[in-house]
Amino acid sequence: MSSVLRDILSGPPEDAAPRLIGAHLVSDIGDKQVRIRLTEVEAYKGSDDPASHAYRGETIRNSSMFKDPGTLYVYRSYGIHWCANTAAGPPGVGWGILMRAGEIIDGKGVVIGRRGRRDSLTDGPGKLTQALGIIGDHNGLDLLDPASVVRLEPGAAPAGLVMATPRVGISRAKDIPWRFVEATSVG
DNA sequence: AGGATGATGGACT
DNA sequence: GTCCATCATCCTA
Repeated sequence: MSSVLRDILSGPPEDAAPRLIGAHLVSDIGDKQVRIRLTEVEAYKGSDDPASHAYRGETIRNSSMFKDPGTLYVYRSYGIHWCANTAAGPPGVGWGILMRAGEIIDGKGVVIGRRGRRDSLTDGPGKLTQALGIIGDHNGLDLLDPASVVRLEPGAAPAGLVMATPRVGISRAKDIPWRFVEATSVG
């Protein structure tokens, strides 16, 4: 049995990332379900990528990225937010995909409660994890396990094209176009 | 609409 | 001590 997502995530992150657009990131946390359709992701390629947390090799912090594809890597960003990646590629390489933004398919009321506002709910990596209730405790779980409290599921393919642009918020390898965004509307 | 800034913790030099 | 794969808020226009 091999899932579509497992096949996608088995490859290099710059190939897998655009194919993750449209997939669903689902959480069952605190007795509530939230389902978000991914619209923005970024690829990070381990030791080949100066912008990657895994650039200098495996550490306690980034070890989830070195595990099987589909392993959830959660890290604290700027001391305040949590950000979520999925490991990609074969174990040991430290490749990953940062899940940055999406649209709420189900559980919007839950998200409004968690975010404490009604707008700008899931348009950034820190916001996305807060919307889903993902925290550091969830680091290392298997996103491809249907029984996992946080998981990836296949979703509708992108309506439009997927655009590749430079990644956001990094200071090195700024020129590599490994940010992938669904081109939703014209313009 | 867009630029500046403070919050805040862990990894790294 | 410095650097962040960020966000919300507070300015100026």
